[in-house]
Amino acid sequence: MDAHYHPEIIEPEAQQHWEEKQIFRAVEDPARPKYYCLSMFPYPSGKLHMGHVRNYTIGDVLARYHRMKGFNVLQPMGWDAFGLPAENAAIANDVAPAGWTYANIDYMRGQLKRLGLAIDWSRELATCKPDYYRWEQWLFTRLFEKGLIYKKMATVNWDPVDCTVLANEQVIDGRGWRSGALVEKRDIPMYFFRITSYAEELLSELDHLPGWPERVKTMQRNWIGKSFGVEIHFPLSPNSPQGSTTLPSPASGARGEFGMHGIPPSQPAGDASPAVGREAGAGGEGRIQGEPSSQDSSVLKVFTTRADTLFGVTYVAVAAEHPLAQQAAAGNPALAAFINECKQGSVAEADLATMEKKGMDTGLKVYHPFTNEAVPVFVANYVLMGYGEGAVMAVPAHDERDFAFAKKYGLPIKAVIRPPEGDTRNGKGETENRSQPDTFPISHFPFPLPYVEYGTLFDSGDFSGRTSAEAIDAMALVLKNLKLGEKRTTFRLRDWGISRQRYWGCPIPIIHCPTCGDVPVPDEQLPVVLPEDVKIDVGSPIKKMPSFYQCACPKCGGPAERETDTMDTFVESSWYYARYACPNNTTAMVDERANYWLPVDQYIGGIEHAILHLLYARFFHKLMRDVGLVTSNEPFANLLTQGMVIADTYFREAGDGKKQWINPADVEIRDGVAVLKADGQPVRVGGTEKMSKSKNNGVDPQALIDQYGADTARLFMMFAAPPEQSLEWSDAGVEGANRFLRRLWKAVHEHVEAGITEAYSGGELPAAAKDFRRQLHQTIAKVTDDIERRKQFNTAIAAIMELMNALAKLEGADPATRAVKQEALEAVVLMLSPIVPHICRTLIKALKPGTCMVGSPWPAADESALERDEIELMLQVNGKLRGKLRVAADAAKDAIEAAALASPELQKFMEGKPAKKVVVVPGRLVNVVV
RNA sequence: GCCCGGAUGGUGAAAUCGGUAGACACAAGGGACUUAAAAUCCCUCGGCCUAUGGCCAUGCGGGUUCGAUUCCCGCUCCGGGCACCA
Repeated sequence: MDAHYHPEIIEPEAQQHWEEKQIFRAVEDPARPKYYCLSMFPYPSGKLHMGHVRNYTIGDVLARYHRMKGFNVLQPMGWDAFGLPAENAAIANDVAPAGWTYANIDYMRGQLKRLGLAIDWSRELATCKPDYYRWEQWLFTRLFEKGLIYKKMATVNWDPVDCTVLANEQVIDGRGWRSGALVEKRDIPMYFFRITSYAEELLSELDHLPGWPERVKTMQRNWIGKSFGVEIHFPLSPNSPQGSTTLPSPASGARGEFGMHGIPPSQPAGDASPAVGREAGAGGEGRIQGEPSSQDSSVLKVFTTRADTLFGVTYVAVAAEHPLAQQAAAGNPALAAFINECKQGSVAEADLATMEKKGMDTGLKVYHPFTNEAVPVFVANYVLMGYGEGAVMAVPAHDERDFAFAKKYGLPIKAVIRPPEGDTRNGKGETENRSQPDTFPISHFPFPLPYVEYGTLFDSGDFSGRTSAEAIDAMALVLKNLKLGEKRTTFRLRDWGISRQRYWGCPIPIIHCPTCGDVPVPDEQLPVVLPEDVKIDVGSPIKKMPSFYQCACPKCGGPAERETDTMDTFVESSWYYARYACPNNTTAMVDERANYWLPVDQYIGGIEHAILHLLYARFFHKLMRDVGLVTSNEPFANLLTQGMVIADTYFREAGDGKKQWINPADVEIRDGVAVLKADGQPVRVGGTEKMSKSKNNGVDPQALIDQYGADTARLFMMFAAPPEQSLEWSDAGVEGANRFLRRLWKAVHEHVEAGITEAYSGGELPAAAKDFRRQLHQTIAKVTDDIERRKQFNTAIAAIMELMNALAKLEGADPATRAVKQEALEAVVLMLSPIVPHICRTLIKALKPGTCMVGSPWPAADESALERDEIELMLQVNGKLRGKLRVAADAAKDAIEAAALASPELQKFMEGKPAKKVVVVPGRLVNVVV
């Protein structure tokens, strides 16, 4: 073998061998246990970044490890190819999104292949190809017919200058990123997937996913947000224009009653629910049927989880889009102006939640359902139309947000809950009100407000003296008898709006017929193909392309128009894992091969997908199950969420205040100042964020691979930090990873030059060789556990490095010692082969000619080599380390205690005082308390 | 703002179930080899002090425990998500 390590020679050789012999082609084989190892597929943004290298190396290590463990492994790869960046690139570079995307795919495929991943490339798919998305359209039509897809109004970011809908990402400080115009909220019709029908199952099934990280399950539980509460009706006061059922017309730009949606009742999966979507009236300009409106204009409905605070209500607040607010605004220009103001800004919840809480009195009053007191109705910008009833009862004494709002607008604060007897905890919040003169009407109470915990009721009529829990039950009962409310369970989860007014996505397979309404495209007319040869400027080209949208109604044959919106790209990524099982099927979405491979045994991807992608994919799996395509309940048995690879962001501000993001590779630090390498002028430093196209802070691994090879890049990424931890990018340490591989090569080379031998298999060993062999088998056990159970590769690598350091120090050229060295080198090379496969392929062939690395079994730890005669215990006095003690491995507890007490170290630090207590932890330590 | 994480030497990190804090590396400094450089090898490497010993130290402040990086309570800062980035 060559005396020097030359990755530039051995890596292409190995990759060519794997590709020619189709080593990683996966074939269904019911006789072997299968292992479906899936890494989240990339968006083809142009180049790989370090986050991809991390993600795909983790997946590759697990795939290769399981192959060595005898599993039938499937590791596929594909492209999440639809999406917004392609349209942006198309405008910027005057190219078609399709061409840009395909070019990126070709380049990135090359980069992935250069990493030496054990992928079955014959299953590669791209979601922008009709042979993929036609099945998405097919499923859409099935779901539409089942009523699991419906149409309703939804609010979007509207750029009034460019006249386009903006993604949340494209709204920066309330302005459109390109035009700089103030963004407005606008209501447009959209198709929705009825994910709320599956809310209960999506929640409860989380309890049956032991292979998922707890934090991801917690996030999903909170996102679904099941809460038990009470719906309460506040009758409108006669002064209010009640009885008037005339609501503002949708044409005014306001959200009409069809936009109102209560929380749809949970439906059991598979239940043929009424096909609401099909009831949609005439297409085009016609009326949009939304959720059945439960709005009764003589009462204001609110939902609350804290009905126990009902007697503390001092106002109610409604969303700006609430019909009551619209009604009141009709004769109140100031209110109308305020509601208009609420229409400004983005629809992103993060923006809504952080903006200044503002409100205005509508002049309307509602009656308190128990006291009949008149309560003012406010419009408040913090009340969301999309959640609950779009109205809340406000209890300033027991809610932080209401408290702040009441103080701001001088509204009364009435406390009705006190801490339970014996509870010494303070309420959260401000205490200064008790010593300072009240600036607002506030009743007297001996604890700080707002008090937001549960407690005991007072000043609450017949309910006074009850606990919160009792009161909620009792009040719900009384309200029900009064027909003014009842207990209800709600979910925070909202239905999934999937319409996008964009070009580069999967066309929604619906035809709008003036006579028949919304008609799904029949199977034989699928796929609805997205034209690829287009020019992009402002707006979607297919909306201006009669050849695309003009069509005949499949039902009546009359002239009709095709839907020109496309689907959310999350739809494609919700089922690709199933399509990998049978990517070449031209007659069905998935076939029986999916049931062989599914569920995915190990799914690996960034923690940023903890909620949306993973929840949508779980939802889609259940949809596919309920149309009979798959038999499992969940798509991903085990989930590994890798931490983000983050990097500094740099930018310059253009004249119009827009930020130009600069890649970290083009920036250097001179005298503590970040400057652009090209012109030496300073750039501004943004935050440290996940590598992304939008912030242009992705670090391309290409230079690293070109300089050191794929194995060094892989080893370095795996050694840098455990997978779940976020990782601030720095190439410090790459040199060390490369150095280790050179040392490994050299160690094998020297051993091989001295003559290969049979690996040790028994017989007497010199003491040093015996000790080394114990370390070898401890290392095998540790590395196996680290990879299989802990999925932590940095410590596995560290253990192997330690072993190699020990091997370098192992003297002796006698046959027994050389046999142990042979055993150790073979084991090390095999253990490293999932991480650095190219070098290991060459090394194992040198150590054991004729060996096929990919087919080699994983080394097994020899239990008998692990045995020890003596162990070392730590000696502590009062918990402080004072000495060490060597004892026989099988020493009894009391013998250890006696030996410890007799040791000079303990004698010294006990200072002659008697031991009050002696704690003996076998195999660990002895702690003496004096 | 809300939900979920994280914080340990100059740096990346380790300590797996509450039991030796800093494994393994990187960087730095010193030395060997060399005409020289690279490469390689060896040594030092948390802080402080009255230094073969001792004290302090795992973001900050409390608590539980014989013993806390690990568990609990309250903060600070950083990262991820917040439904149209993917």
